[in-house]
Amino acid sequence: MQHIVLGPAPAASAGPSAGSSAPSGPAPGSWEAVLVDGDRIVPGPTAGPDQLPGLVRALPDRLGTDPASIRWVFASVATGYPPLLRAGIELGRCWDLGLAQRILTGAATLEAAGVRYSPTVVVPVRDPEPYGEAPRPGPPDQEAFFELPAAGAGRDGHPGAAGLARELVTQLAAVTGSRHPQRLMLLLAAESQGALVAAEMLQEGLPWRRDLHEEMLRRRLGPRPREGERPRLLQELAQRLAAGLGVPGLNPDSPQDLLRALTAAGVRVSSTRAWELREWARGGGADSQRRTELVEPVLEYKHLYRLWTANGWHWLDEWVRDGRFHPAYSVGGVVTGRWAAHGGGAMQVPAAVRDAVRSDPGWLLTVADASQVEPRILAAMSQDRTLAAAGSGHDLYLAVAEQGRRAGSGIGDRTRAKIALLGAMYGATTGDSAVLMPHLRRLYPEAIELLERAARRGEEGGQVATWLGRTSPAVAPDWLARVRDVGTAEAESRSRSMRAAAGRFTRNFVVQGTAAEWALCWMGEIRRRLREGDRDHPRGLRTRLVFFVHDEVVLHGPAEEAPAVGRIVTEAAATAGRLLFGAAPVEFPLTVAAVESYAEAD
DNA sequence: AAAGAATGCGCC
DNA sequence: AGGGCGCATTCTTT
Repeated sequence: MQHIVLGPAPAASAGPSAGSSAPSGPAPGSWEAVLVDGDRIVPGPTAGPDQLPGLVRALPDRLGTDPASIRWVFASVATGYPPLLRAGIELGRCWDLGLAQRILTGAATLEAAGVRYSPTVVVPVRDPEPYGEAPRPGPPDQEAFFELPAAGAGRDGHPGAAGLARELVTQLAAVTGSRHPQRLMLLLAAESQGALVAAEMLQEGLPWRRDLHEEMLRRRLGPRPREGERPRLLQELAQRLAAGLGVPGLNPDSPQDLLRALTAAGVRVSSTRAWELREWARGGGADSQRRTELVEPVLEYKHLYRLWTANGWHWLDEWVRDGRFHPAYSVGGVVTGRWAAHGGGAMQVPAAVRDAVRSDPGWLLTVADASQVEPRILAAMSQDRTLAAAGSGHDLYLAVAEQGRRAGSGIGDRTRAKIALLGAMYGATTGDSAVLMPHLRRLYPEAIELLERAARRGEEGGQVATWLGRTSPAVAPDWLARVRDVGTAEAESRSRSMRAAAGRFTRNFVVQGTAAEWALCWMGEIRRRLREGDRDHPRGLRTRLVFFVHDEVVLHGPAEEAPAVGRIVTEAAATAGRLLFGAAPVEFPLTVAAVESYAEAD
């Protein structure tokens, strides 16, 4: 494996009199490629601020290296890769020093991880620039990171590519010396590949038909209103609502006003939340009919209001460019390792607008959804054979219900099985799922023990780690002191609730975080296989990943590739399972659909 | 007037 | 009734 670090070239001259002497060496904002082979760090060629694509194109030949054996190293892939993509260059493998540093720094705080790491250079994680933003030329990271004083600054006070290369060596050594080097290596590699995927998705975009979206808005809300006015159908609904509740001029957008009006009309709720209104209507016994009629328009209003404000005309204006929605993903942006997305609410695209997502003519969307990832992850992590057996088929919850019936427990049907398992993973303490916990514990002792051990750690103020080694954050410095303060009844109850919340968090962290790792590996494998191709596509496929939501991917490509894509995503899911858990008997089945409209999937 | 908190809903 | 988010709007504080 050949590592090539792409970073800022050291400035030609430094010091307070910079510019007064004749320049020698690369211009400010230039790139340098530094080669890392084991511990050897070899300075390489440089290129001007806008010349990175040329440099990357020329390097493999110049070094006599097979491009496939190169791992390209960036301070931040999110900011370094887009210029290459715009120039039509796709990289095979990479390493993101900032993302790796964040994980290693966290891991080093957890004794059990055995990670000895102190960074030589501070490399902050950078979020991607929103799509279409005019990029600044040159290495975007030049001023963003700085060498730690102990390591001795470079000539211009910044470490440059050579400093980044030393940091890479430090990171790799930290992995090698850790307790689970293979897992940690897999995590950092997968996180970095994730950054490649995210940058490519940002560039590519999800195909979005503005005309269909607008048609749907018109159908449900009426024509686009003037600025500051409600759409017609929403306005009519608001008036009907006001009349029904007997409060002329009621503004249903104001939770306070709405709650007052509801209360006056005899709706006994403590907030205007939709689930509470539904519950109130359902709890009416013989009166449920009347209650439903009272509450229904409110729920309808809320739904349409949400559609209007979150995914209406403004959203289209803001986020859909040239027939594409370009979500800017933040890799590992959630503490658990899940991706976040900034702009346009990419992770919350509601079902109501998905019909606007259409493949280009002659192309298809492949939508692949992994079924019940988290309980399967739990089965694999805990090596709970019974739960793994439940996961051998497509519908884990149904199998759990069958196992529950055979054992004579209270988990007799699919709905209750699902509630019970989700409740166990989230740490529910009341309601249906809490009642079912003892049954679950009897059925799956290893799985439940893993969750409760994680919860106990959190309750003590400790940290936990995912399967591959991402660590939960340490508690706030004053956390323990506050938890120990039980002087008054109020303080004691606060203490108890803080401990419980910390426990719920760590309990969920191990499962949600490991599921995120599985998803990273899944996408990395999909990408690798798309590039590698198959018998029918020996030079790779044109299909690309265009969208991702935690356990679901969308790909877009020529219709004739769709069968191959279906095989690729399915095989990649199995491979991801093996990468994480070896031969553990846990399967990761998918629902795969090749469709013209995103709404046709599921 | 601006900033921040709270409310509520969308997704997994 | 319980984990993780982003975002728009309303409400409160500065």
